[in-house]
Amino acid sequence: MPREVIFTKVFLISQPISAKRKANMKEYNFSGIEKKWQEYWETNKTFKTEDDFSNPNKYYILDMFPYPSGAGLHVGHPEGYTATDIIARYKRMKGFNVLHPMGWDAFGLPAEQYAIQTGTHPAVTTNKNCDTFRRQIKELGLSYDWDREINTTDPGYFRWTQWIFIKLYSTWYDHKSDRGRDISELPIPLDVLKAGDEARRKYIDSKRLAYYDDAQIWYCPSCRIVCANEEVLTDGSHEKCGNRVVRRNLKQWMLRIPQYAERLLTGLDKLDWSEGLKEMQRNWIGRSTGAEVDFKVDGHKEIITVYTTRPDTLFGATYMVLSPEHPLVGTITSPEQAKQVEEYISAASVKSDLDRTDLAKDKTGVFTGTYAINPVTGKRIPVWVADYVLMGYGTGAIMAVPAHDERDFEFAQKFGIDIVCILSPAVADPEQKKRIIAGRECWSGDGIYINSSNSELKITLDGLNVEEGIATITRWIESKNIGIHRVNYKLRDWLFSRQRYWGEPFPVIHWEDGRITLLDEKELPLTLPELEVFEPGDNGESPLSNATDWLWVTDSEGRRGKRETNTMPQWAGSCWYYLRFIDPKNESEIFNKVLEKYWMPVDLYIGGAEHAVLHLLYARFWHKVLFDLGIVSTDEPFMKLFNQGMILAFAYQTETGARVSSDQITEKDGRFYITGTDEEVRQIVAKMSKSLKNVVNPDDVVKNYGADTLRLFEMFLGPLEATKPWDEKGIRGPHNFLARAYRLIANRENITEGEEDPEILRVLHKIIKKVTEDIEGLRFNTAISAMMIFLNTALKKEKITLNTAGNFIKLLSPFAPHLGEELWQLTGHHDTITYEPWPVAEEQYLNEELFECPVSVNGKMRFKIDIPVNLPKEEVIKTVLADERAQKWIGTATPKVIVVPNRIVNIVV
RNA sequence: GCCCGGAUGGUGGAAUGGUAGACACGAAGGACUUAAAAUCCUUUGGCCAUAGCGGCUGUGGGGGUUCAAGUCCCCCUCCGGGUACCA
Repeated sequence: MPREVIFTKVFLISQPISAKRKANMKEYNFSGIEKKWQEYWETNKTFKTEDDFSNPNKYYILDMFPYPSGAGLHVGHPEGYTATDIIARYKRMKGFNVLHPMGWDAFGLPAEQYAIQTGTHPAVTTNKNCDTFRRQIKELGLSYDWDREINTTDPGYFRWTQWIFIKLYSTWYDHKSDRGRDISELPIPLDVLKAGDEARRKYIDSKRLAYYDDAQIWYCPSCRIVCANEEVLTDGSHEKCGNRVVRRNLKQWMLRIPQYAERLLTGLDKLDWSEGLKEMQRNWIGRSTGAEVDFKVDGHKEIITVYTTRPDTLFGATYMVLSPEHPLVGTITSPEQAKQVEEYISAASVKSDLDRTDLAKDKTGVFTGTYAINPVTGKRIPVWVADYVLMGYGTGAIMAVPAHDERDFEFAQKFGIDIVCILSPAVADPEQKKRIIAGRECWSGDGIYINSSNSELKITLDGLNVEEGIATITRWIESKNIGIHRVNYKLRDWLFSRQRYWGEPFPVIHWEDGRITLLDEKELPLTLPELEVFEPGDNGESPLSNATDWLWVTDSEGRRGKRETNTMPQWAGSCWYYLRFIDPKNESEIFNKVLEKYWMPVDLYIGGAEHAVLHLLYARFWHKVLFDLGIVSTDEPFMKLFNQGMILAFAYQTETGARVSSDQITEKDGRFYITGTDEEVRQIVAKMSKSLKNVVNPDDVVKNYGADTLRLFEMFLGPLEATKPWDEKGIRGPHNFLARAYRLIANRENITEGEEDPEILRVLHKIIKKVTEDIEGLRFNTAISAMMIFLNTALKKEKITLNTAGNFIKLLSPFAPHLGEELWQLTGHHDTITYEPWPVAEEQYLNEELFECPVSVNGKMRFKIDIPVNLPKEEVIKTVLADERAQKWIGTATPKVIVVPNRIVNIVV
């Protein structure tokens, strides 16, 4: 069919023209266009991903799936989603087989709290919210394959979450081969075997990656739920609700993530993540090297083992500290001091409930009345109990070296304990040096040891520096059998249960004889029972304890058992969802192995920085376990990860601090007032939140400007990684750009046949190159500005060829897909633009003959001169110096001329 | 305190050590219009000069390296994120 005919046809079915518009001028009717193409995509399943192994170029691009809150999407969501969508569409046009799925992280507290208040089942709320989210996301024109949608609350999904839990339970970490292995392969030491079945079971349980045990945990009385350490903020409040948490001892499920600490740490090296993000994970894992050293206790047979990163300062250890929870405290405390110590311990346990940070500033402690022996000096040193030493790290006991540790220094000063300097500091200031050596100032840096030898024990560090000192003393300690080189991690066991209804039930039965069994894989999923009341029990018991029919089980021998009433934390479902997208409907296995091998790893993962540590660390941990068990084929799940910046919004506060929503604000001369009053309010930029009344809903933006504009605007706002304020003032820019693009291309009199204008060709190929590179580098803001430059040029010329238009439409379509499709159709195509080949920049159009060369004198740009590209340096110098404008600055001097080819010329006078 | 980012016009931002302010918003002026909206054109870092050409200054502050610094180095201030007695 000749092109002319198609053209006419297409133009006939176009939108009606507003009477007010110029007679035949077609204008940008975004809402009609967007509705039309969303329907087209849905009907034609345009973005359905085939598991097409014949295409070896696969691209798995993933968003952090959202928790579908009742508030719906806010404008922060589309930022990351648009970014991934642009890449997904771009990669499709580049011929990649693209996997780009979406789903719902739908277990969580808000739906359950709503259930407590209203009696509405959380599943009902959740489904409703998912529907809203799905509608909103579809209205943004995001190219997800909706056939792969998953929901963590779906039994068809969480049966596999439970399945992974069973795997964790039946895995131990073999440090010899540095991998997780099936528990059946765990070697049992002879003495354990001899001690009988009970001991054997205990031993095995002590090695499982998932275990059930008494744990000192944080409990939030307001939510009636336990919290993982990382869910408690530094001011002692619960991250979710802001209320204060308290310490409790409760039996809980824990995961031994520290077993994987080393691999989680070294695995970071090969990932294409930002250094900052990797650093955060490294800090969280918190690896340190040092030594464990044994101290004899005077008059007792017990030994106190301490962990120190500075064994080299052993000569300066003048006291010791046990944490209040240390098991030896009771044993070694002298009768005279017993009462005081007891009081201190009980005070310390309450103190942690009050305020950890404020009170932490002032060090407290109490003497046990007992002395330990410093193994190198032989001196008796007092043993104290103080809460600045934590039971959860190292051995819960330290040797204190006040001269060379700030905390110990502070403590020793307060309680009048000896401060012995054993290191002549590497400082220039002689006064400071004097103070340090006299023990009046603390020094934790490098230096040369003094007072650090004991000839009887054949040990001396004197004259060495810190690095040598640590190596020497560690060797000595090991040779004397009083200590050992040791690596420690801050990373703790992961508290993995919550006293909640709306989470994955544990496939666990607690039998009346105290034993624990897990369900068989075949019995999964273990679904939640129907409940009338969702209130948790008073003692922090899960609402599931009320579901008596569900709760009690009896085995074939008549033994009674009770199901686990805790549920898994929200992290569980999000720890592995990226794997289920690969094969979301598989009922017989977690996913097909061949498919997993094809699609994994995730090539690009984009999400908010708030998940920099927890989600990403937890998911990597599970993934490594699954890898060790041969379930997945890669050691790391996410090859490249990118954190989008947060979108902030203006918020308004009255003098008294009350929040006023932005629709009640009037701006006058740069000041802000509550509309209709004189009351001035303060404008602040803050994270969008309900309490600040500054949440912007994308629905309004879509209605007023269209989804394509919203997409473009969010990408044009600034670099993806930057934190940026949402200010709708700027939205006209991208909107006008799209309207102008439409006006140029949709009005056929602007589209010509034949030769293209050379300037347009030059700009076109320049931006093909620029847009391509910028998409690859996630620099969408500059890609958009390049397209704007092209359009400005084209509009000046008023005409472009069909071929040029086609190339431009292709470049535009990942950013503004609805308009892309519409223009593609209007220029005579029948099929979706989704799989059209991406344009290629042709070198011949990129090279220009003349270069407008800036000439600077003494580093200051003075004038520009046209110089042929690649002109030899001598010629350039000659040309430039011949220019009278150069002469003006040079005068009679003989200038030095620096030529940077095709860049700049600098004349130095 | 420590670790990691960041600071560029009225605003969002751009700039492989090589023309600072691309692109856009906003503002001002003009065209079209009975008028407004929309659209189009012009100007737009500051200061000085101006018929026109032009000059000085300028990327949080202070030093330095370089022919040349927003960019590299040192010191400081402020803002954001992470972390918090981890021995």
